[in-house]
Amino acid sequence: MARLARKRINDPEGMRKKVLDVAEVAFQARGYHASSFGDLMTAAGVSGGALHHHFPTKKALALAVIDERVAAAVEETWIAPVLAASTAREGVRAVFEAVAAELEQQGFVRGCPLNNLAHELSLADPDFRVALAGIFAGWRRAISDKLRADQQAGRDGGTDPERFAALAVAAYSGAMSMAKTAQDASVLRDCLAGLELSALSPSQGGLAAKRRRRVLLRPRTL
Amino acid sequence: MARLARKRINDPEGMRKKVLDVAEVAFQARGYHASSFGDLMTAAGVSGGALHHHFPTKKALALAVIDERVAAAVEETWIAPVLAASTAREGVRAVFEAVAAELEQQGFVRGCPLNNLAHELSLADPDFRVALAGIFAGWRRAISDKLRADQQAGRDGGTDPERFAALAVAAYSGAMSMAKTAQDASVLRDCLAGLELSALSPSQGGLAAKRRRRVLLRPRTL
DNA sequence: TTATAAACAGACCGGTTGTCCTGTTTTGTC
DNA sequence: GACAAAACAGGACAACCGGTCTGTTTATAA
Repeated sequence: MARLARKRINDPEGMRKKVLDVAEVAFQARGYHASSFGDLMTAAGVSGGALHHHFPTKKALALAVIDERVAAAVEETWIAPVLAASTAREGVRAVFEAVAAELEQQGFVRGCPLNNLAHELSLADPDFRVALAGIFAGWRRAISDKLRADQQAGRDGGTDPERFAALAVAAYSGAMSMAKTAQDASVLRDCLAGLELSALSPSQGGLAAKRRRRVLLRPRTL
Repeated sequence: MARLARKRINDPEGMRKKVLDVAEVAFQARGYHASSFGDLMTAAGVSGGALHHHFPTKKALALAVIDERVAAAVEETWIAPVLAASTAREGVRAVFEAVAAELEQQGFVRGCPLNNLAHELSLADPDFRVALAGIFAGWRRAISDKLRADQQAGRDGGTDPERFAALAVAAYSGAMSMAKTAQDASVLRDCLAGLELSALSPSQGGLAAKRRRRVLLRPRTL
């Protein structure tokens, strides 16, 4: 009976972040078309008016997710680790290993955020397409630049940097597609092993011998 | 004035095929969720009753497309050519080349049918997932079996067949993802070149020297 | 022919979607 | 405090979705 009416506090940045958080996971788990505004509203605990105030259309929300979250995810899980590694090849290897280990631990493969949205949206709208293509391009360029620097420092053979970068990104994307479909991350390690054969440098690849059939558990609902 | 009322002829197989034709291209171009029953009805010139008679639910239609069309597409464009090639490596190379050439000629990249549907549907429904995973598995096995046969005939070095198959499929899938997003098929050739470096066999790879930046034109509407 | 089922046509419905709109509250500025 | 703009709430709405329903036409078989 007593008027418990909480005082409302305007927190535009926090609310915007909350919406982006929810949209990011929803778009990755269920996809763009399968995630409704209503779903996002209830999941984020946000009213329709607030949502519409920050993101007037669903497309604007998706573009924000792509520009601010997907790009950041690629930067965090790929570009930064590769740049921090001793060589480009070692960086690629480390990321493959890290992602495979993480997927096996969490027991569920949600797929690559960039790849997931790229498939659903790149043909649907030119704005989506160019935004996603830019992330792909930056990803590849980070790897090729690093490899070129390695070569100038005499740390790598004569591999074509652009080709190696393209293959690394493609192999990762494709492996994640298969891992998501099979719900089995082992294909990531298979691809990494195949990728390391193309390394003409001597040692560095002693590990990764036996490994087979590690099927993931605990799919549980999305 | 004259009753032009055409005699109706029942052609269940033809009508079913017509619906599958339309659904196949619609699901690949716009995706599953973005393709409505109404779209398919008008595109195929089929009444709602007829559509529902052959495919009681949208899920049933999608499963039919996957089982009958997507699997056939993988068989036709990948498995058969690889089996017909002299070696597994040569078959993989030939398919990459053929697809790249075809995409460049038609000037538009629609993506891999299997990969497109796999991303949108494999997390949405277990039935979809297992159907798609089975196609991926058959694809990979065809390549690995062929490579194993090559090795027993002394036509290839000691590459692990499963790893090579996984890498080939992953590289192709990922390259098609990037090609679709960038609307540029040249990444397919980059990946192929990177893939051929892992061939320890002597000659066979003299070509594929220069090649750069062949951006596709004529995107036109879907 | 007659019966029987399959093949097809088209209207219909409840639920959902994305968006908009009108109000109310908070915040910043003078 | 006065006032304007931003931040938020919540309902309304038309369009559309997938599915169902009833009815008619065609093929099949006895």
